Amino acid sequence: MAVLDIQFTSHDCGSCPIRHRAVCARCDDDELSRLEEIKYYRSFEPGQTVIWSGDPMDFLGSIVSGVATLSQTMEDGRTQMVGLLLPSDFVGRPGRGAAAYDVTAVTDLTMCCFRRKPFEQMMETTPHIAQRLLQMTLDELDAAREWMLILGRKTAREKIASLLAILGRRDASLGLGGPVGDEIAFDLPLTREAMADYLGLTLETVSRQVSALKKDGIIALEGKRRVRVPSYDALLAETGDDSDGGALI
Amino acid sequence: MAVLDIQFTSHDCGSCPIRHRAVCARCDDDELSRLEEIKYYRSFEPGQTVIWSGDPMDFLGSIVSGVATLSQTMEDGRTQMVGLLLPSDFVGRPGRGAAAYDVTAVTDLTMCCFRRKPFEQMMETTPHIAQRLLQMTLDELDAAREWMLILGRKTAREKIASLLAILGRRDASLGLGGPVGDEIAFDLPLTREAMADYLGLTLETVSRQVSALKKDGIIALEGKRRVRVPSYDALLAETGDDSDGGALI
DNA sequence: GGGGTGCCTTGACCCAGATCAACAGGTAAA
DNA sequence: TTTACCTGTTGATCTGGGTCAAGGCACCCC
Repeated sequence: MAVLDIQFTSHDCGSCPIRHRAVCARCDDDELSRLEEIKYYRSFEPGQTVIWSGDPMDFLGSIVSGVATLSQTMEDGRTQMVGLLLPSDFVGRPGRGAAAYDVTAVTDLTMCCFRRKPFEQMMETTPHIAQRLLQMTLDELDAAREWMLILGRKTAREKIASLLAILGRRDASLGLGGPVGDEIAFDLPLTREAMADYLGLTLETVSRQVSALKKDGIIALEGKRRVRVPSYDALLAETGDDSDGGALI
Repeated sequence: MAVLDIQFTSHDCGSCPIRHRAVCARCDDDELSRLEEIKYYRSFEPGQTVIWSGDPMDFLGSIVSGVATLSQTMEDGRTQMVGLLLPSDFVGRPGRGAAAYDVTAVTDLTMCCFRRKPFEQMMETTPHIAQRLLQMTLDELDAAREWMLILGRKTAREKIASLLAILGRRDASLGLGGPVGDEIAFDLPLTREAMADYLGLTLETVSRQVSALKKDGIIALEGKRRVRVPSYDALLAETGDDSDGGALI
């Protein structure tokens, strides 16, 4: 169903799962209560489009739960993912009234949306929000630059290993499927096609390289979507990056 | 000569060529004078390294004139450019004491550097600086995402056309070699190798595709480095992007 | 003048990954 | 139960761009 599920239930920021990681992380109680007045929640189903590139966008928001993608499509249909949005990530650009990219829900998705105009006004007067947004934007820029190296210079096998390492690192940092030794396990939120769009490959190449990593014992699949990595270090060695990719957490 | 040319001459912000585009764009006279106290200029020659990735970095700064690159290198020598820094662009990340990328002068380069600690303190208390830096970072993130599409999904010919279109758009917006009809001309600041590092290609492929665009009349070379584009629209048509890449200026 | 050296071009060949195609499992509707 | 659809796998073949190699031009220094 393409029904917009706008929930006007009053959610309390105090018990929000992304309270301390999202744009509002630095806000005090007073600032939070002002945010509560301009926010609302929306939910999306897997595959549903949140917004199309070019559409007017009257809100900005945070991912509360689930995974979404930011992507660009050329006229002939070639598409490239340019952002992978996880809980606490921010969507939209202050001062811009139209979406610059397609935003699509990959899993069940809940967003906390702020009405654009009042949010922008609040940003002018609330340094805590602008400061946090600057930090988050700098982090995204770093991630984009790591991604550019992947896209421009890595082989297909290295690309897959890099993506798995990124996803594994994230889940490990959230304490899910926590490391036993340096073994980790996590669910792949992406289809083969989405992985291909992320990495600048075709879905066939993704499938082949995943199979190859499995055959070589770097990963094990439990079902199509559950990945077990017996040795995170062995996976890192396949990414082509400097050894010492940093500690797992 | 690898001599660090640190000039303690007092340069006046009022007559600075990037005064209204750099991090300091929104600063008032009082804020500018405080910046003047913590700033100094440095010059670099073409090819000279400004800083290596991982090195401690005790300043942040703006490009005043010239061109520099931000790049990442893998252990086996593959390198990917992840930033092309032009006048008014910002170098360094507040709160980070070490460089994350190699920064290299491509042409003669002048930077306006701020001592890190006092600059970071000033950022806390001066919203004008943080606001401007947020804007600039969001612009860079947009550029990085356009670049990701280029790296991930475009053919070699489209990559070259895209790079030339970006460089041409910039020079046109600065009023250099301004458009006659939709003809533009500009100097290539990059070597073939740097273009290859930008685009995720080899320098041979860059050379071949430049030659092909020349043969097809999309561009004309006057010397190795001067490019004349008889029709900017025809060039845009080669980039693979949606027609209507926007007006020239 | 001769010989570096840096930057660029061009040719010949090769291979990683794209393309085209067939098929397998899962699940959901008819 | 059958049909359809979606996601993923695997095979066969093709090709864009990489790799290796030779040479050209401009400039500088001896």
